[in-house]
Amino acid sequence: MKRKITLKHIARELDVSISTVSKALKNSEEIGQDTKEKIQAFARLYNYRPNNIAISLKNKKTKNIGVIIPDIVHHFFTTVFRGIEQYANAKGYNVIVCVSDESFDKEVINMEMLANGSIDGFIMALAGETQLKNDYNHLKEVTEQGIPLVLFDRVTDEIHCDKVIINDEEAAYLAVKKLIASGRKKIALVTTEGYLNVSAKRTEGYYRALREHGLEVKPDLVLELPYQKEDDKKSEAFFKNRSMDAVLCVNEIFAVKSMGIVQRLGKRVPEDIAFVGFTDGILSRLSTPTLTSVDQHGELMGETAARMLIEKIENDHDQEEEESYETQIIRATLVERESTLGQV
Amino acid sequence: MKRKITLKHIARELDVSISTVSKALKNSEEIGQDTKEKIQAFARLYNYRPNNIAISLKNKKTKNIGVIIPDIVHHFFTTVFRGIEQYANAKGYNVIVCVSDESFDKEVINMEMLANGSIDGFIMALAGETQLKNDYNHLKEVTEQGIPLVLFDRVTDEIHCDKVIINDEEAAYLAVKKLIASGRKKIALVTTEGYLNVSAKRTEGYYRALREHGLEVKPDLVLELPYQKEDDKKSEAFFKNRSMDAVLCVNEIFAVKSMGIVQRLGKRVPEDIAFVGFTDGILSRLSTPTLTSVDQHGELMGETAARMLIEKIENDHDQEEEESYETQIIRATLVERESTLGQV
DNA sequence: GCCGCTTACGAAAACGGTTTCGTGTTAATA
DNA sequence: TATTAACACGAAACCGTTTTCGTAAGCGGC
Repeated sequence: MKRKITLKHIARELDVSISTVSKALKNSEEIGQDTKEKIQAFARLYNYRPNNIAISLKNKKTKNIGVIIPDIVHHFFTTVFRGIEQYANAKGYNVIVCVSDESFDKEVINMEMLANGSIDGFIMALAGETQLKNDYNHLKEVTEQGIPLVLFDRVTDEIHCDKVIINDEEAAYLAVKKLIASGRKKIALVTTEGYLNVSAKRTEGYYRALREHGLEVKPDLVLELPYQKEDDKKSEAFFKNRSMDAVLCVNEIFAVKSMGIVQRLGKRVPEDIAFVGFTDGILSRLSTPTLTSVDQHGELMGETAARMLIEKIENDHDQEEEESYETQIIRATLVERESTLGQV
Repeated sequence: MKRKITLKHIARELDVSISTVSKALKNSEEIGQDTKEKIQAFARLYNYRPNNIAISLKNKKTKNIGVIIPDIVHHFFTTVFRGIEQYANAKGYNVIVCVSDESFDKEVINMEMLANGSIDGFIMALAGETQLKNDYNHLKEVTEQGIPLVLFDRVTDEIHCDKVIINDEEAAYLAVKKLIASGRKKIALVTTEGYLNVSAKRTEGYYRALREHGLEVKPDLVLELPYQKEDDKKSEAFFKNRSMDAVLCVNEIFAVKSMGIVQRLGKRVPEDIAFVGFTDGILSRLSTPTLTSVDQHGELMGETAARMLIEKIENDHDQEEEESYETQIIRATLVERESTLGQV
């Protein structure tokens, strides 16, 4: 087992000082040509690589960014992560991921762990529990220490920092508008229970579209489901006892499940009921019928977040209280497929 | 902006030495009770946290583990990652993820970046290109440096290290056996093109099951698809021109797509054709009909890999050439759903 | 032979901790 | 009162780099 070689080893072996080795390997003008060649050859021979940790300590830069997301087994977050990872990697950064699992405590613990020097900045989407508690002290502490932070998707107004979001309200509005334009009149909504503000935004868009087109807003056409638990009986009862000709769902899982349920109830999609989901993932592409879905452009979101973060990190030298934060809005787009085909 | 406080600051402020502060914060017996209390109070007041980087440098332990996977937007890898992350986090480790994107070069670059002190050990699944090239020098270098490595799922015999795999051959064998037992006789296989050895193993199991049950092995009932690109025409031609009563697919995407195709061709699933997939993910649960699938227990795999790695990391002190490596086999299980319902 | 300049390198501090060892002070003991 | 052990703390090395600054050697010019 050949252990990692250090500057000190090289220095001792070639009978020069550590500083000389360091400079020689950086091809410094200070060092004589022959000495440089000797040292470089030796370093190459023994495959010398500088120790990242030591460099981090010296520079006070880790070239790591911390990503904290509520869930990784979830298509949207996964694509965002991919965007982050790609951009970060291209810029020479590594990514440390922590999963909060929607838990406030885990979010706090993970942030504290990473904030003590492990990373140069954070990218995160808030845990559901955090949004529910409305407690953002852990974020405040981090930003007060001068650690750059970018929030995406699940954001809050309480914290001043860069943000990347999609136009949730408008996207839902446009989706419903499209349904109305194709002749649908009784449009239902399947959303999550309360606390997630992205769902709330989408719900607002749904209401606005109905109002602006003179359609009655019927609360009993709105189904609220628990966020990640299944509640098939509730859904079945909902679809069995109501009449509707279209459904907007705040994610693709709800949409595909709902389609399955109404199909089993003997209704045809899209002929009897049209469906639109959010999160244009693999489910949307492979369901039968294929699902019309709002593409949130997760990868672009991730890339944007990473770009904003790295920008902040690398400009930190002359920041000194300028404090200007930006909110980037990614425009969602509707991907039309079979589930909304045809005019009624 | 309040900067992070260090031992030096505390020492200067309280007019004691750095060593005293360090010891006091560890509640060392060496330090007098009142001094300790004073220092601890001060540290608490200013929210002192030791700098992870400095500690890493001193201990030569980073408490980070590096995970390199071919793809993150892929249900199986995502669940494995989740298992890793959970276990690692519980043990106080953070996880740095790099995505190789099936590229040999990216895999090499990522490993080299992380191997220079950033992590205490690796968990990885080989990139497709790496398996194709059959070049594992980057892995050899890492293990020769004494960095613990655990391979999962996509492994190689060329490297001696801990491994976690599933019984791919047997799982496919059992799945096909079950199809045969339910009366299916003309069983097709949808697999990936050549180089992925997990697909190869599954293919072997498929063949063995046919042979052992006296069924003819027909090469033209085997469809090879490119790994991640779509080739719908090829699939359609395959299913249109052949007669079969069951299909084994090496992943759930192939399975759900294939089901869609045969359904559009007017065949019923499972009445006319039964389907079994690999990777029991969200697609299997939500497709119509729901898909019988081989659950690879990704989370358990991840947890197992993380356990093995951390064990090696933390026992490194007395290792000195004992070099015993283990291969854990996770037993896959068949989750039966609608797509294989009924006896023919 | 002296001055000053360039060249080529080394010493040392610094990053932020941990840890070993040494030492001054006090109190107990002979 | 002299000896010694316990106590409480500080100095310094160390982890592996980078970087500033100092300086010895060599050389040209006078």
